[in-house]
Amino acid sequence: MPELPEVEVVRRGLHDHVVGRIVANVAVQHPRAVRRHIAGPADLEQRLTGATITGTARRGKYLWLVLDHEDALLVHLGMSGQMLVVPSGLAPSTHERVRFRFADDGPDLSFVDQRTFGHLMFDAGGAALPSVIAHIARDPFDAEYDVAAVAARIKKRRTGLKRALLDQSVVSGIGNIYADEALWAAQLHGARPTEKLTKPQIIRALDAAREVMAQALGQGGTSFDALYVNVNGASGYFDRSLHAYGQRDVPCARCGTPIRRESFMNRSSYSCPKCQPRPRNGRF
DNA sequence: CACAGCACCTGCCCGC
DNA sequence: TGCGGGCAGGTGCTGT
Repeated sequence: MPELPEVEVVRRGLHDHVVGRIVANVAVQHPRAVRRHIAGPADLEQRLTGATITGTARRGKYLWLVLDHEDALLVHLGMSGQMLVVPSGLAPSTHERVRFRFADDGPDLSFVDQRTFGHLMFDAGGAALPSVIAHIARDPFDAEYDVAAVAARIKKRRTGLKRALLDQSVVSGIGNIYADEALWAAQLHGARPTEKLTKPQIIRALDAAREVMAQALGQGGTSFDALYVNVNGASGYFDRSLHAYGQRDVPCARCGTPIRRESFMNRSSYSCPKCQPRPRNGRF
């Protein structure tokens, strides 16, 4: 589910609910949830136990909890991951993968993930960017994000525009939904070859991506429940504000032409046939 | 090296 | 009611 706005809502919730607390116990319920932690579940549990959570950070769709002793817990929610703040000792839900208990006996933290594409791993980098995500590019909300530089890089590539927007090593945080929304706003088809686009066109798409994610973040933030840290912030945005994604046959908000659905990489792309004409030699 | 395709999972919904 | 196929918002690995 989660793209940058949803992950940022989760980060903010975690910041409010777990920073300053001491981890008393970690229980990995499903080893796949920590598969990227090579030393194994027991090692992860042991390294986190006794640590104080001192802060939170995020890049793109990755977030991490900063720990004392210059360590960090890296989190990726995958397609279905949630970080829930639940009453202490609550029985695990069906898809709970990891449970954290704290020394203050306050609410637990539960990592729930139906499809198990998400994962947690320990990192020794502290507040600095974890080394395993060194390849993840800055996202549009990063203070050092340089839209002109990203556009220049995209123009040098030989691929389709949507592929480039989804490539987390070029610009991070954009997923299938916000890519489609950005392309709709920029009135560009995702199969447009990157090298044939002008730099202003690419910047238009990148700026649209940032704008649509900023709007989603605003709405996701307002639907945040004080008790639960969740990724449902997206649902409000889903229903009200999507112009393209999932809108097959719905009249385009700009011109009234029914939105079309195309298949791409075994997933769906939605666009307006009139506002976003498909290029002759497109690269989907 | 850059790029495209596929694997990795579970559950739901649809048509037959 | 059961079964098969399609679909779901992500990433990393592998082959070309």
